[in-house]
Amino acid sequence: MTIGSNVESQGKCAQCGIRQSAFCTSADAHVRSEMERLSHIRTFKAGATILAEGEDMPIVGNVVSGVLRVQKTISDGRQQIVGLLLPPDMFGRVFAPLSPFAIEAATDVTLCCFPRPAFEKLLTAHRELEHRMLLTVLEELDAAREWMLMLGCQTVAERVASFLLILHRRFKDSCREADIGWARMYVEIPISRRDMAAYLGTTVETISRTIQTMARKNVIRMLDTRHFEIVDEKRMVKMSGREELAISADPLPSAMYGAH
Amino acid sequence: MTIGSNVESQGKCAQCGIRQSAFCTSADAHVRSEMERLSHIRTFKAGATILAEGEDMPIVGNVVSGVLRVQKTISDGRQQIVGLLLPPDMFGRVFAPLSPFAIEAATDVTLCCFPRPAFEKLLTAHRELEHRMLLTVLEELDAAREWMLMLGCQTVAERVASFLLILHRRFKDSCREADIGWARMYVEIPISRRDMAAYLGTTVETISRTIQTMARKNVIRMLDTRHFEIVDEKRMVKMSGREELAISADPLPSAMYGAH
DNA sequence: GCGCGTGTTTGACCCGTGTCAAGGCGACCC
DNA sequence: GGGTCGCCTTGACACGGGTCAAACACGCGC
Repeated sequence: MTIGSNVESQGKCAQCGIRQSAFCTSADAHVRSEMERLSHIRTFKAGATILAEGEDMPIVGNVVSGVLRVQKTISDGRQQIVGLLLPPDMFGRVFAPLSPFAIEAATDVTLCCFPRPAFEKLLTAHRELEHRMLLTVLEELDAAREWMLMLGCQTVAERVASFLLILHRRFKDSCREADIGWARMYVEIPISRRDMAAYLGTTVETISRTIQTMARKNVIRMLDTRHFEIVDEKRMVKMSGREELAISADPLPSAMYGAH
Repeated sequence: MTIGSNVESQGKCAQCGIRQSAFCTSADAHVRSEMERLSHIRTFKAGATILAEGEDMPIVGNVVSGVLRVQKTISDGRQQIVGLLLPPDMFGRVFAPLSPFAIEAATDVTLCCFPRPAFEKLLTAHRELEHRMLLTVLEELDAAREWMLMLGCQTVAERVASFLLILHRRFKDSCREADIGWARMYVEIPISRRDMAAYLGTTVETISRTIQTMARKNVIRMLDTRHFEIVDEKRMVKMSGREELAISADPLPSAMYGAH
């Protein structure tokens, strides 16, 4: 711990936008200052590869801003995004020598990085961190399985509707009270059509057609290619085929955030 | 610990078929005897519901024999299997009040069950158990993501071929040395066509057609509806679109067992 | 033996979505 | 300004695989 530094008021963590919600929050002050010492902030341009598929994996960490995609490409070039990481999600894979999936920047990103071996030592040294990690991974597992359900037995239209509702929910939750009025019906898609297609297991053309059809039916209104207003929530939920995604419903099981 | 009992030689664990490979193996003798005290063996007929979707989840445990399916059904009846559990996999979800997925017996099964709260106390009391659990869940996450890749961007024929290769691999690994010769090309499908369809995100009709076509092309030979011989491994691997599934390849990353 | 139920296979048809090709729109550079 | 490059949209067409219907195979009870 750096003498004279105060994590709460001075260190790089002090200005961190995700400090209220990130993984590190669960640690006590002493551990947090150790984490601060280990961490370094890095930025990547959209499209940059943070960790390549099947390669050594020197770092893990948190998304501070922007979006990462977790993906795999098969030999003939087809690729599937198996997870989107938004702030304050964690990226990387602890306790494995190689990353089975590539991690790339879907937008410009800011990451809070830890050397993986040091981070693993930290988990080992502090039970409560490892426990929190277990809970996190369990939620990611639930989320991945929810996504399997969508990929395996829902139509593209249902997947798009679900995706928009989940994004909306996640955006709304991150808003301050004052913004709720506006946020109530607003959705921002933080990624390209290409990434949407790779995430939803379809093609850009089909994504585009599906969205345009939803707009023509006045279920959504397009502000631009990445910004929408949900005009008819009821029909939107019906289209998704998942009543539990209703905007006014009870808090979603964390798995349904789906973006992990 | 029961006085006079010896876990190694007398207790119910002594005859357990999965004791060399199950989760509990990682514990030391003292913890194992505590686990033995907490556990109870239960059997269920094929089709029985072990844990219903969205309901309270009183137990967790290991599959001793048979196959469990982890699944979710959406309102209109479509359902997706998001995981198959074979011995010695664990079932149930720790540290969550409700199960987001149903767990049902795909065949007659024998389970080694623990009351969930007691099992969680055990994890909390014994670091090495919780650590092992974290590793297990991380592998399941990798497996779920591998499956997302298959569901999202491979054809049904590719999925069927991958599934058979993975089953074969898993079966072969569980064989004793002496059986290897025969096991080299043998596959048993432990579940019905209906479950295969729900797992691979398709229909029984398409599953059936795909398998018959593979047999007609002499890639596999059908002994009966659930037993096959892989005749042309090369083409089988090519059909799967995943070179890493080759039978003679290096050990699969655990994620590829896919059945967790 | 027979009838019945369940699981699997096969055929015919057609719809959703992938493929291929072209065009629009905005951003950036020379 | 014009040209080029990504990204998104739109259209025409083809095909994989879903749906519906029927036949078959096997096990079980009577």
